[in-house]
Amino acid sequence: MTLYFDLSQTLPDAGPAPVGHDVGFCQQCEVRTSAICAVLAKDERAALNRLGRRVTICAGQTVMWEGDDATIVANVIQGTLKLSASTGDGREQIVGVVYPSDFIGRPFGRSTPHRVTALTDARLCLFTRGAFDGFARANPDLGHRLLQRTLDDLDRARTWMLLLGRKNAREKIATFLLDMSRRLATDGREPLDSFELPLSRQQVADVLGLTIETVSRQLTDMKRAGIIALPNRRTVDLLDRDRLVWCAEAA
Amino acid sequence: MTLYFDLSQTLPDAGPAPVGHDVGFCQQCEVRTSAICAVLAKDERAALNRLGRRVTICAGQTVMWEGDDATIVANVIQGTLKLSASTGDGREQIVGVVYPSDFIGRPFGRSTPHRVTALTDARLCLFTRGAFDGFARANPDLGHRLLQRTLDDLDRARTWMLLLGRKNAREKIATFLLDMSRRLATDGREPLDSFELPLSRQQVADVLGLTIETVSRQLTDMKRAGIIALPNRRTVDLLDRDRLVWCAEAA
DNA sequence: CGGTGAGTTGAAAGCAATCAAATGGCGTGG
DNA sequence: CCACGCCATTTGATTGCTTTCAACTCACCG
Repeated sequence: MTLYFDLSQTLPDAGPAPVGHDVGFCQQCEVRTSAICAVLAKDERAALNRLGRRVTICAGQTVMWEGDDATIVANVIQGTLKLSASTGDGREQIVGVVYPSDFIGRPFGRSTPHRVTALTDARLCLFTRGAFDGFARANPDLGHRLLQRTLDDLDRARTWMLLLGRKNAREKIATFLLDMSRRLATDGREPLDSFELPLSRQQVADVLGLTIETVSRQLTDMKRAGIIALPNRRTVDLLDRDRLVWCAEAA
Repeated sequence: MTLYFDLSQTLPDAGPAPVGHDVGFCQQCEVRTSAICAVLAKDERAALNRLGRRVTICAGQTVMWEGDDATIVANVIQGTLKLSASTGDGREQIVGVVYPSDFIGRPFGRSTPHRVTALTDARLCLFTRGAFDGFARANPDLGHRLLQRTLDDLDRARTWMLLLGRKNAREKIATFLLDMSRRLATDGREPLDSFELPLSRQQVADVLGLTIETVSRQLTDMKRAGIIALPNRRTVDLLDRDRLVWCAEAA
């Protein structure tokens, strides 16, 4: 099997090389119940496993470039990544943030529309697009699960368009914090009242269509107002969720 | 079959009531080669036809409201519709514009995420969600076509996020005009150099995250610069596509 | 203990929003 | 056929939010 992925990019200290074709892989996979593979029967999963390969990547590494031939797709097993688009002169917009069990890449298409970059060290379950496409066509359940996920992504993207087009800086920051508190709640389903941002200030700005200075100022204002606390650069405590919700809609 | 659609909303002068279950319907359908139904075999299409119903709606009518129980989905046969989201205090963002052969509604989900409103008089091929969902699950090809369409929509939405978050008014208008010249080219594949906007100035503003005054000013400026001509309120002629492309990226 | 880079704060500028008024196309009714 | 009113759009003046440019703070690390 040819791997369309530059393994020189993987973590040097990633431990032993991925075992690759070991069928046991999926049985212990952290995201086996939540990724799209969850719908597969045991033997189907084994077949898919034979097509895939686990890779570990470092924070900051780009996995796919926009405009690339779409040669790979992947499930996120661990870590956080961003999808981004940019203008010719370098302005950047983050168009999506993906978490464990999310799916990345553009199946059934010629080229990858957006850049995919790791925000933290991450582990992916990687497939060549051709192999994945074939498997998905042959397994309607998998295709259906992918459809549901894509529909959800589309809803989320469109909801974010309202934020980008019509909300002011205060509302953007408040909405963003509430969204993070929900998205980062992996297990308990309860939105978190304290969490660690996987994003730098600049990246928050790139998600919200703002500048880093505006993000910083808004966060400071909210801190002064007692709505949030910022114990360190990456941690956010939501002290007054009600007021934050109010900020998010009617700043 | 129960119809979850208020037929009192349909055009009073829509002519004879829809024939509904006539199998011949699909054979002459204007979008039979481009809508998602195109992948179906003749007998499958007949089966789907039995589930659907054609309706005609007037410009300005809303077909689905955000937050509604998702009870219907539809193919657009004729006309243009908008998908929109809005804040509590009434600011609106158009998150999508749909044309003939596009699919609307939220299959496989509880509730409709966005409002769908006709921009022009329009004809839809309407299904109850439950019936459509069942049919799509039983016909993987249809599901796959829907997946491809949804993936395309997602790519387009994310590309638009770059515009909303990072482009200035001039770039937004230029990008919008170029996009329209491509999307409105129904047959010839060639982008049009003259076209009729299906949107009012306010609606253009709602697509771009601007105010109506800013839209008007930018169009006037471009007219003065000889880049476009505006023979009447709805018509746009692209006089200098090269310069427009330049505006779109580096205003 | 200085160096580095992320983040914060301050001052000023700029772009789009807001408020307000004028224009112009179009249909109705005289 | 023309006058009128309505409404979408344009144009003008001003405001103000976010950006820009610049300096400073702070945590972390050799």
